[in-house]
Amino acid sequence: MAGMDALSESAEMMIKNINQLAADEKRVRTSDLAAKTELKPATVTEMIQRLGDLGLVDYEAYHGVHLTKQGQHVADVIEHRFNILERFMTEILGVDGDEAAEVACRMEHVLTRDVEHKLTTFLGIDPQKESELFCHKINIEDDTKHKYLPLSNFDEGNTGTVKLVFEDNELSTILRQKGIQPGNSLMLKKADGKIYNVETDEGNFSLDRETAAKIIIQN
Amino acid sequence: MAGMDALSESAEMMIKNINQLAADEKRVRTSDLAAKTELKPATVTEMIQRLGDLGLVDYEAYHGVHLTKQGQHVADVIEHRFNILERFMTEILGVDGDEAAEVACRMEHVLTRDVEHKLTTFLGIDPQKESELFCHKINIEDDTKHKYLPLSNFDEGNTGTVKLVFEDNELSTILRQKGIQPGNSLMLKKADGKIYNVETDEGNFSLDRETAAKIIIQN
DNA sequence: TTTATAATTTAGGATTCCCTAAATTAAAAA
DNA sequence: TTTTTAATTTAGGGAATCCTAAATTATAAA
Repeated sequence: MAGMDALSESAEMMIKNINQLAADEKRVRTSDLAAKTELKPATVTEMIQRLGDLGLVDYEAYHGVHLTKQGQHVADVIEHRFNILERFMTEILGVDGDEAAEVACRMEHVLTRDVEHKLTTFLGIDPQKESELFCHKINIEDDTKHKYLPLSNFDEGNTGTVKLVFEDNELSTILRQKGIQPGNSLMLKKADGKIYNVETDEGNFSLDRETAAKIIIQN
Repeated sequence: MAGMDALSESAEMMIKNINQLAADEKRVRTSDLAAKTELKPATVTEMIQRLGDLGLVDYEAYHGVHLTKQGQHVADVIEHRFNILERFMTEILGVDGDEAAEVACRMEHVLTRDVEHKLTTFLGIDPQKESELFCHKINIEDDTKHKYLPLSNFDEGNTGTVKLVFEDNELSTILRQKGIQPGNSLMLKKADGKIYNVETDEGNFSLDRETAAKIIIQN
């Protein structure tokens, strides 16, 4: 079957950049792509000709390109993967914004659908809704084996066991003193998406979303 | 500086495979590498000659290769990154073992030291100890940009964001009404060790020491 | 409308990474 | 020790991805 081969990172980056420059219905010009990708115009021409042969862009010499339906789909998938990876790295791991973007931009080409899907769930986003957007047939292989969640994605009233507490600074010491440490149980009493009321062996207290996201609970 | 360029994925994979085949002190043979990498022997020869030029392997024609100290370091870093990624995907995301291994094998070449480090911490492993194992000079880029303190230890005049409020009495309702709740900013105007004068979005008020100790501020 | 300028493409070159086929070398068998 | 066999390397080719320099085409100015 044609087009079944995986696209190269370079090709995927070109498609992504075409998509990002495609405001309105205007065709994207070679020079704009050259500026954005930091490649020479001649290199861009060569690449978009190849993408044209693959049916991913509609290319007319001297008059720029635009994505075909197929190319648009590739762009959507890549951009979604980028967003998920970037959010995971900044929100969960606490990686600096620029570095997270750079790493996400390399990883996006290597992610599989299943890992993307599970990462999306982990971030507290419903992958079902997400996937509709991208005509992205995800086999609903039940993710009930998915036992670990950040506290911020936990349901009210649930009890679970703390598995990990991320953050190697003083916050973790405080959390530990208050009974939030690996191995201990806690119950999420109430949560409104901003404030999380928790009960542990040491008592009751509240956390903000950012902090709750760093506490991983086994359901 | 020589060797400053990033290695290609292919080159890194070859180094990784040499390392994995290097039992004892024996040199690794071309045919074994060809079998493991699923490349043709001629391709392996070409690659290890290039790696030899880069000083990453010690190559003697017809007599196999072994890693130099520099090559061994590359192998250690890659293998560590693989393990961390694989563990994250299987243990945290619940990705199937085979798929996790495949994706990790592609991602390992793209991870940065900082992301690796933060992911390691996330898994509950002390990256300090880990890094010693791998002679992996990690700049302990101080994470002092985030400082958590109970309000009772805060310096006068400082402004910070409320991170946690321990709720062991009904005072928390009052505190909340006064703008002391996770996510909000406050400024400690004056403190003498007994009485803490605080300014929030809702106005000014005072707390006793016991109460102040239950409010954790991010500096 | 013609010309000058700017954008784009073609031509040709280098490197990496892969291949097959032919030559060479090492190791095992006779 | 010589010969056979197996492993390895060299030679040469193809695709992808980059480049520079030289055409070519489109567009804006005169």
